[in-house]
Amino acid sequence: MERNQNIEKRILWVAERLFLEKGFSGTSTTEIAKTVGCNQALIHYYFRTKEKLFWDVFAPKVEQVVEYLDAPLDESIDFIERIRNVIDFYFGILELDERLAPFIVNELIMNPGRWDKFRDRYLRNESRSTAFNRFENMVEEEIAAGRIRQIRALDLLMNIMSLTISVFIVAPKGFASGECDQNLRKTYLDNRKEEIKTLIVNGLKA
Amino acid sequence: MERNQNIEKRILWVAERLFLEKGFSGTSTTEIAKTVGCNQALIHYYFRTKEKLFWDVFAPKVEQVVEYLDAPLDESIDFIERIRNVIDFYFGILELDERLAPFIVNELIMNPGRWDKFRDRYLRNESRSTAFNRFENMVEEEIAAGRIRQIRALDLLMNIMSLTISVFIVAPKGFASGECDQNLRKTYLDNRKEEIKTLIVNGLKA
DNA sequence: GTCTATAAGGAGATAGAC
DNA sequence: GTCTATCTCCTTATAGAC
Repeated sequence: MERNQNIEKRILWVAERLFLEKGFSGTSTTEIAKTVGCNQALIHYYFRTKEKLFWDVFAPKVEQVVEYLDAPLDESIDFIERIRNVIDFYFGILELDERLAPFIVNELIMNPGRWDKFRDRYLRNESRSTAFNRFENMVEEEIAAGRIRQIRALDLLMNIMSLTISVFIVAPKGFASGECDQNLRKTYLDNRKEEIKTLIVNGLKA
Repeated sequence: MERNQNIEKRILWVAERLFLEKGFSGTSTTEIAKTVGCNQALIHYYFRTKEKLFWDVFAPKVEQVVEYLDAPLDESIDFIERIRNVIDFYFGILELDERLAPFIVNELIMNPGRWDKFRDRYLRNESRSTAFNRFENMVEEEIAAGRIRQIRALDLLMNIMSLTISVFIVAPKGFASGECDQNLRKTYLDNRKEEIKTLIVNGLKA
């Protein structure tokens, strides 16, 4: 972070880091101000409320993920390969910042008001519908051709997302106290990714 | 709840309900007291701190789940049937109180201190080791006999738990605003359970 | 055992000087 | 645009009367 960026951007930058690390309710505007190096009133001058600051931080991250969602559905390759790519993509996004999955689950899924706002903003819009409809058509085509078993597209997506997100929820915790080795962690992530691909692909067989 | 139970039990009872509904940090000792019908100082008289009250509420629930863990591994039935039973059991536990899964994820997985305490108390003890070792032996036996594909027991368990817990994390939210119909909800849960069984069993094929 | 009163410390938000 | 000062509210926890 550049010390002489404008303060508004520095607040956003610091807030993102602290929200990701300690959650929304675990982060005070006072702490954000102290970390930025300004006073607490300035946070409210720029963003009026803490909740609005949250969305100003959060929205760009969501929109970035939504953008990516269309990419792995490249129709020039085999369907099963596309599914593998979807898994790679989700892993890629969550691996870029490993605090993202716990953050999303904690702040969005757990808070009814936020989830409602999130759904109305990002799950109802056309870009999601088109991406999901494309995906749904692909799945139905494969079923009709007898290349995969009967399954609803939403179930397939839920399976992939549940398995992937869980990896990153559990990852930071470890099953033993001392177990924070980076190599162990990387091995764990890679193993889980391969296992999930195997499970999903194997589980689709007719 | 009986109005003239002793107050200590009433506090536990109310605290459990409020913690499950609104989370630990979303529930104040003042609110617990008000709901119980006593004053806030009494909470501290009986439980000293809010954190200790949390564990007094939480520990029995965990211990109840740990007890159940051994039951579905009945060796007199087919391995695949045992796996189906494990899934039924996890669903059963989480369906008994649908606030349990979000609560566990939120309070335990998200809070490093609590997770450490939880792991040291419940994941390190002998009862878990024996149950898991039994499970691991079963899996290795099936692999050796060529009846299922190569897979680590821990991965199989992670797959089952990830998929199951996610169902209850997403369930209370819904994908549409008005969608809180109990029938829709039950259908959703049953569909997911069947899909998860199909996925896990299909995904185990050699 | 149960109460009132209060300490001691946060929090988010706002008014107004500069 | 940035600051200091402060308001208001709420939290957990404790002291001490009854």
